[in-house]
Amino acid sequence: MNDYLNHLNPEQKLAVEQIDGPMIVIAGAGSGKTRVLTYRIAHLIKNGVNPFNILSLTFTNKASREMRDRIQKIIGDNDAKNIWMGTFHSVFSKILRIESHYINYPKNYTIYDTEDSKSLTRSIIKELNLNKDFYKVNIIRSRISTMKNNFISPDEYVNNPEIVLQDKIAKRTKFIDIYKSYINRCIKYSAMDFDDLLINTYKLLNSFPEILLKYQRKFEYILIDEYQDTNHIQYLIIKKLAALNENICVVGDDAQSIYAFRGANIQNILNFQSDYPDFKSFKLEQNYRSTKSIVETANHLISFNKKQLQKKVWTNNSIGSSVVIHKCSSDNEEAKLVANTIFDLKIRDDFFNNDFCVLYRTNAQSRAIEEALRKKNINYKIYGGISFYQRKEIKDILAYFRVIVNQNDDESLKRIINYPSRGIGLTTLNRLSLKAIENNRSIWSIIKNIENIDININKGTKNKLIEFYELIQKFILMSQKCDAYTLANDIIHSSKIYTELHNDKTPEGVSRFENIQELLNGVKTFAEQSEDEVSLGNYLQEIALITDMDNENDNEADKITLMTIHAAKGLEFPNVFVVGIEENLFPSMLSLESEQDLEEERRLFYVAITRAMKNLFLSYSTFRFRWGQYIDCSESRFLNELDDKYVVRNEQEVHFSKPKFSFKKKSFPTTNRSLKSVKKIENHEAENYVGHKFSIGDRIEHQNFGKGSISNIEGFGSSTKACVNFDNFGEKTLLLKFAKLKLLNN
DNA sequence: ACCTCAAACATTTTT
DNA sequence: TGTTTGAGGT
Repeated sequence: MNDYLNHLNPEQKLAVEQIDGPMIVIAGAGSGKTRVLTYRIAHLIKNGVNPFNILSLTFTNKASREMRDRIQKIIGDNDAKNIWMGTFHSVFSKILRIESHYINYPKNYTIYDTEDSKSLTRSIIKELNLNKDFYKVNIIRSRISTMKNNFISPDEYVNNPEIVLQDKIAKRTKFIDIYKSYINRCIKYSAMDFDDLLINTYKLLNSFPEILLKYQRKFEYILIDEYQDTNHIQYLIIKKLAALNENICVVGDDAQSIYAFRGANIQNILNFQSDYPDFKSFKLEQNYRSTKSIVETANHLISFNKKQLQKKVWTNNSIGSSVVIHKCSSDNEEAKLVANTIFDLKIRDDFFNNDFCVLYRTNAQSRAIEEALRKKNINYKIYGGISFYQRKEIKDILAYFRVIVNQNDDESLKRIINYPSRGIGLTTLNRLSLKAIENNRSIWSIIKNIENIDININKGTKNKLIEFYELIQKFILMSQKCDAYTLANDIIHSSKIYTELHNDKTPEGVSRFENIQELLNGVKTFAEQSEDEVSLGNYLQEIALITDMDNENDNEADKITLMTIHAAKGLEFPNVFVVGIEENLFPSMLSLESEQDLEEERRLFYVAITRAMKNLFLSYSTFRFRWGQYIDCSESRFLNELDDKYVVRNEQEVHFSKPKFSFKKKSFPTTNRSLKSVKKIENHEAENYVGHKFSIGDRIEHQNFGKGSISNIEGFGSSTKACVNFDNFGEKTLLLKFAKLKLLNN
């Protein structure tokens, strides 16, 4: 009756059969980690645990869905749908919907993504009339996020001299005002950003013991995947939830921790051991995924990291082909090489496009690869960058949805009040905003009473506002009677968005129109799939936390996958290309300052390598187009950390192309443009960098690090670096071409 | 109020 | 390089 356990090896079986108590599974890459989680949940259910009492947290919603399907197959009935499964954010947002009144939020609160949160920050900076040079939106936003994640409230901020000083040095003394305003605005708009979803869940469980007990009783069994990538707040929440039953199972691999920049903390693994002294520990060390060459290459690389848990990943698989390192002359050549290799391998070994994946460090690198693949007529899909729901035209429609569901959301209202344009301009909007702030009310409520409010807006504009009010009001009334699809359809038509986009026959316009159609289809599918009455609000909740990875539309099509290494976590492909393995790109220039960051980059490379099952191709180029300039690059230090025994190098800067395909090359003329630009840049460099004005001992000033003195200068041309001893930030090595150092006299 | 064009800006990774 | 913001004209 337990014959499903025969699908597991002895290591895996041990972990699956452990039912009660705290346990940690350290699982090497490709060792069947997901398999263990899936079978363990099935095993729990088979042993009488009610699916309602299981909480399973994964890294993507897609992973959840796949796991649920597999559990369903193993246990053979429909119970699996009752398991609480999803990402931290989606599960917590569900809890917050249910308990929203405890934390003074309405049930239909809006979720702000990073873009929304940025634009809120931007408008606050503008309102406070602050200098954009010192108050950069991205920096301020990420600082707000850091504060929140460390539980530093505005009050605590003021009482923390060290943090206050940091902002003083960076000339951001008004940061506290932005921070306060940001928090107040979110509350006023009934909106939560990604951080709030975690923080408010923690506050909820921390302040209301009866709620905590409710969920402790509900979640008798808790399982967490990718535990190495949980952050501190997530850890605290889980600790609370698990405190009653202590049936907690975490699975992870410290060697694959790649989200420290987002607050992920390997310390969580160590904490686990002290929080639950009687924990059981399991190790999965046999790799089933990759050839011996790939496994050993990865092992050799990761041994250069000092900080790691003891683990020896091994495999019974055959040695396979050697890992190939290619040197290329430019990013475009590199891309062509990838496309040609794919073309060749497909013919020689009968691979499908689905069997290939191209990985890179930054999203911007995808362009060259895309171009080369298009020229070869190879289909590809690309993950990351702007996802479907981030597109402008989609966000515009979603802003309508949001306002209809939650009229407090001023940010969304601002977005649609003049889209499509209805003669309500910036001046009017500014006056409305001001009035709203004065009276501490939402813009919507000002518009609602526009006729009775003393405001400097002329009669004609007032009428336009009334028209707008009536339009939205109509939608609000409809939303109480209609399903989401009917309503969405009506919104797009009666707001005139449909006509406007339909009349736009430019290629971009057509694509926008198609995207709107796709959105409508999405709403329809959602409405049909769901069992209970589907409101627009439900739909918004659902999509707020969806990412590119979660879309399964493309699953049928045979396409090559392009994505960042971060996005490739948990995936595997027969053939993997990792491109752009160069100093300052991978490892990233920003990670060179500390050993910790560098080790994270190395783990990232480890993740990239271990995605491959059969063939692994690594490449770098000596010239690359970056920031609108050609930059010369050198081979990444990581390539020297690979084991020569399993690696072959192709040092010649030749194009990968067999004689039988050489006629194809005519379709890739080397662009003259690129050569011209190179010459131009060289002259440019000669002016700017060879004869730079700095010498050892000079006092300088840096935008972020303040004042300091130069202790050393090395390199030449565009790679000239200066070692600077900063008065407040210690020693740093900076590239002169990027760091805009100001020479201080005397 | 709206449109158009040029200048400025930005490049790490993401739920 | 590609996108976004702001100034200036209509």
